[in-house]
Amino acid sequence: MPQRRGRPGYDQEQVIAAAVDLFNRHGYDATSMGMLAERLGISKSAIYHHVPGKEQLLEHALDRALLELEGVLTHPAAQERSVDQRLEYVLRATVGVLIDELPNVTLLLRLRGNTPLERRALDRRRAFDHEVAALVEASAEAGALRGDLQPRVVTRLVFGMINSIIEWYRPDGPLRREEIADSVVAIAFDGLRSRPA
Amino acid sequence: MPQRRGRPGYDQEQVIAAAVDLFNRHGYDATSMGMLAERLGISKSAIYHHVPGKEQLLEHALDRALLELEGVLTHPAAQERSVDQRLEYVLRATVGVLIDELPNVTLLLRLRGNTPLERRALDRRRAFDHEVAALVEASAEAGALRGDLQPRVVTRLVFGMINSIIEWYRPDGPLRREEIADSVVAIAFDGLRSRPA
DNA sequence: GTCTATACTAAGATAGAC
DNA sequence: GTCTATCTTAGTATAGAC
Repeated sequence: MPQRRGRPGYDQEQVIAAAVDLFNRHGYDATSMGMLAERLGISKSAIYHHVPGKEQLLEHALDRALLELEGVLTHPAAQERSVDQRLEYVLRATVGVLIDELPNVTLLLRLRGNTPLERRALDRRRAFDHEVAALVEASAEAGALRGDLQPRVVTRLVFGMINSIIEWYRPDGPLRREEIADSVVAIAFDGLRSRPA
Repeated sequence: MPQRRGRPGYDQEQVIAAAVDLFNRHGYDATSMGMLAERLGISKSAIYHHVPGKEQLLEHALDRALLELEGVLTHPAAQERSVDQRLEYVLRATVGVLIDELPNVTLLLRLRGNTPLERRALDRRRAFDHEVAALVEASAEAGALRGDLQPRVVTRLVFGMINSIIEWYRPDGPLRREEIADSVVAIAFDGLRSRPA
């Protein structure tokens, strides 16, 4: 990586990274190519040298996020062990993906489905959700989960808890991946109440 | 309410309700006054007879949502009882507000802070969050919560779980307010694990 | 209470020079 | 790889008639 002088000379990855950051700060629709140009210190039209258009910036980030999430379910550990161990693995691994791919996953979780591209991404996300719900259902049937809660509601609340991480996790903050995953698993399986050993 | 004939003849409340619905479907920025006009079956300019502009449509909804949330903390039940009863009350009441004010709260929880109006609303929301975090902290100090979790992380995860309700609750669905509040309280305090009585 | 017509602004994107 | 200049479209909002 030789030191550059003069003009910035961005490559595609840098342009995309800056765009994703702005999309997350202001929302996709509220982010203009002018804002991105200003952030990079180049003109609007220079951006079109690197990417075909605004939508491809979004597409790249969503595809990355979805590939990582889908990888959680295809990972060997999500298939081999007992059903409740699988569930714990999927919870922990999903937390890991959220944290490692924070900007990309954040974009995914905020989609509204306004365009065909967004709707395709939401379809893939729904497929992930359905597989997870099936896993919770299997755990319930195997007797690993208490019987007074509906598996579908449980799935939504627990993954709502996990997904909320994107709202407050900061990579430069004091919390590490494992601490957060431990807290999620602790609350999800055993709750907050202090109880005698 | 006499039957109207001919032109729709909307009042301000109806215009705002339609706008909030569209804002939630497509996002505030992605919703144009043209879309709102089309939805109402009137022209764009007719909307300006009812409201000063697009931003006031948002303002009305945010103010309503914040007043209801703030009401949870000023309600007598949130102040009188023991500290862990207060916490359970606040969880249940917050679920209630989310469900009763679903469209308005949804808008609030999706804000990005792009304008002074949005930033003022986010400030009020943060004040609510801080009061809740203090309540969780007080519960922990009183020994009501297990000691191996950080109160701040607990607060964020539990309210992340509650806030996720806006992503999937449908008023015409099979679940009632109390069922959801029960599930939230059950998971938050006791977790999913099946355990011998 | 709603209309048509229009002013004004900003957006995404392209052409061609350097 | 970036620039200036420009095109096209779409947005919020206003003026004034009905």
